[in-house]
Amino acid sequence: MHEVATTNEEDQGLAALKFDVFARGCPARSTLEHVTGRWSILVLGGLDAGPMRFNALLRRVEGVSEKMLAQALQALRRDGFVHREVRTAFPPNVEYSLTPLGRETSAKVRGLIEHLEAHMPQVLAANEHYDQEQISG
Amino acid sequence: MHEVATTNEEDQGLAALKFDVFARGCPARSTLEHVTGRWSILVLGGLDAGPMRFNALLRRVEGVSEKMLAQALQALRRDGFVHREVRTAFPPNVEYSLTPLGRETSAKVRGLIEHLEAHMPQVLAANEHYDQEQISG
DNA sequence: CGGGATCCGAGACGATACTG
DNA sequence: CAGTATCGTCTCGGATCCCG
Repeated sequence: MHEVATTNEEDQGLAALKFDVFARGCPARSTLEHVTGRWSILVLGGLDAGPMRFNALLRRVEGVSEKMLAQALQALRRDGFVHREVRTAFPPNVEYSLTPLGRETSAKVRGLIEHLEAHMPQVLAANEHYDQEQISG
Repeated sequence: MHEVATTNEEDQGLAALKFDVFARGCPARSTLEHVTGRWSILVLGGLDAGPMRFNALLRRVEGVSEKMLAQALQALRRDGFVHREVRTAFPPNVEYSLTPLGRETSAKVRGLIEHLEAHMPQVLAANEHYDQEQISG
C-alpha cells in the first residue's frame, strides 16, 4: 500500500519516486486530472489573483455553471489546493483562497496558460496550415 | 525562422492582450483544453523523453486506447505541438516528435507534473483530512 | 504497424428549481 | 449569497472490427 507518512526530507525523496502519472492506477494521475480539468484549471488560475467569493469566481470564469464551479472547488479543496473560509453573517460570506501548495501549483498553471496565450498566433497559424493539408491530401 | 507577424514589442503586447482563457469564446481556451486534456497532457509529457512511435506511446501512457491516442495526437498536431513523420517501408514506420513550440509547452507541462508527483504525500494527507471532516461535520 | 469507422454505455455538463 | 437536488442532453471514451 501507500506508505506516505513522512516527516523528514529523505523519506520525501524516496516517496516521490513511487508516484508516476504514466502508471495505470497512480493517485497522481487523478490529482493531475483534478488540477487540469476543464474548469478546475481556470478556477486555480482565477484564484491566483487573490481570495475571491463564490459569485465573483462564477463571473471571472466565464461560462462555468454553479454546479461545475462547486464541484471543481470541492475537488481542489479535497486535494488541499484551495481553502474555504466561512464568515457567519448576513448575507452569508464565503471566501475561497489558495493554500501554500495551491499557490505553488497555481504558479505553474499560470505559467502554462500565459505561455499558450502568448503563442496563440502561432497555434492559429498551425491550425490553418493543418486544415489546408487535409483538403489537398 | 517562422515569425508570426510581430517584430516590435508593441505588437507583441497588443496581440497578447487579445487572448484571455477566462473569456467565453476565446480560442486560447480550446487550445488549453487540447493541451491539458486527460490523455493529451500525458502524451505531451511522454514525448518529452524523445521521438516515439505510435505503439511505443501506447505502452508509455498506460491505459490509453488506440482511439484516444490517435485523437490526442491529431489535436496536438493540428495546434502545432507535435510533428508526424512517415517512413514508407514495411512494416510501416511512423514517428512522433515535439515541435519547438511543443518542447516549450511540454517543459511547462512537465514542470507541473513533477511538482504534483513530488507533493503527492501532502495531497493524500489532505484527502484523508478532508474526508474525516465530512464525517464529523 | 498505424490507424479509421462504428456502436454503445457511463459520466460530464447545463438549466432550472429549491434551500439555509 | 452560497450552494444542493434533480433531470435531460450530449460528449467522452472503451471495445471491436477493418483496412493499407
